[in-house]
Amino acid sequence: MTLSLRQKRRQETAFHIQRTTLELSEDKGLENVTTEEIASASGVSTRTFFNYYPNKEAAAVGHPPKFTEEQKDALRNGSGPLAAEIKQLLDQHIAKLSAREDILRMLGNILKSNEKARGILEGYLAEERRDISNALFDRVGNRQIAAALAINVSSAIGGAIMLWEHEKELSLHAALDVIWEGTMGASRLLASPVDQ
Amino acid sequence: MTLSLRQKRRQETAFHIQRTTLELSEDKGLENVTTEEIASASGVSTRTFFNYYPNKEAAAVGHPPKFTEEQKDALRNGSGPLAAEIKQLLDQHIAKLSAREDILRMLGNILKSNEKARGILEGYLAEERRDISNALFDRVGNRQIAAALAINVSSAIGGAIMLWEHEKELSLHAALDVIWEGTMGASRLLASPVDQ
DNA sequence: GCAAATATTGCACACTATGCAAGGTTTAGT
DNA sequence: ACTAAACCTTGCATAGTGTGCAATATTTGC
Repeated sequence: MTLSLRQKRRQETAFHIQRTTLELSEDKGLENVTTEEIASASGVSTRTFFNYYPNKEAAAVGHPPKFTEEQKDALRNGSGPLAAEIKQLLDQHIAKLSAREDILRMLGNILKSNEKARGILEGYLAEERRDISNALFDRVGNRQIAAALAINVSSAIGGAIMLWEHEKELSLHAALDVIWEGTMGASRLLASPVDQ
Repeated sequence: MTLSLRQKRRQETAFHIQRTTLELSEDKGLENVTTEEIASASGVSTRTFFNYYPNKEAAAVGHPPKFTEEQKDALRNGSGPLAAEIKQLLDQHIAKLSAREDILRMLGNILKSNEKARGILEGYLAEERRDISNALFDRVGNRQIAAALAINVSSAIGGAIMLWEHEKELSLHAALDVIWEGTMGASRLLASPVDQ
């Protein structure tokens, strides 16, 4: 994972463009910002902008953090209670997201109204779910159960972000705890033979 | 829910345009079909096309079936085991979808590659989840648990469709059964104190 | 049968996104 | 340092998307 100078600079520019895109959209909304505005505010030509991102919305979404191989291995090879290990994975992921709360907040606004941006993010999340689902399959030995668990993982993250955006006094971590409680509660309700 | 002649005709045209859009995309892919092609193949002007749908992708997605008020009320007021009632709701919904298997199949292909279409569908699903979540909240009295259950409902439908597209010999109903088994298995795993 | 309501259309226009080719910059090897 | 290869940036041309507006056509209720 060592990057050449060239690659490093490219990554920085990509980041810079994302920031600029989000900042420009903050008041006007992404729809009312032209790619030309974003490009020149970022100090590149319009043509170069499209060299970094295939479209405006992709620039806004950027490249969300992924689960690392270590995290997936931990899930694969763990031996403790599954729920606890999943929660740990979620905590780690939320910690990564916390480092970029400003971006998260600006992006949240865009996702509410922009269908294309939502679709792009959904694509990343689907990939994430596939990853987690594969790791969990190695652990639990059943494809459908692994897939259902993966959905709980990725929607807990989404849920935590949404709750955090909504409730100003909650930290991302606290929001995750609340959401996870809900996930566990739902599981108990579904698993239990009687309606509680 | 009685429609005037005008409204009925409008609805039919909207349907017709969706069909045409999907059929034209079937070989070339939606990206390589122009709105002008779709419009003239549908027998309307380009301008009128945009009068029915805000964009190509929305025309492809159309207006997916929603849960009815009766279904939501049944969920709200039911008294049997929750899992069984949710499963019944899912069966009813899948029955509706089965009536349009051709559309479902064509749409599935588009969703794989088209981000905007995915975002639009995701928007409908989010609305659906909100609806179900509200109904379930009235039943279980806890917002987060209701939300987590709603996620299981809407992703079971999505999962069933994906499985059905993948496994030619499965009917939609059968696919749902398989997915639902996975959902229940995941719940038991999460709820149980020991790793099975 | 007629006025009001609603639909369709053409046209102009601003914006998105891509291919291509010219020119500039970085890199690695000598 | 020098140079060739690799890589980046840019401008320009162009096809396509989507909207506002105003004219025209059609449907509806009375």
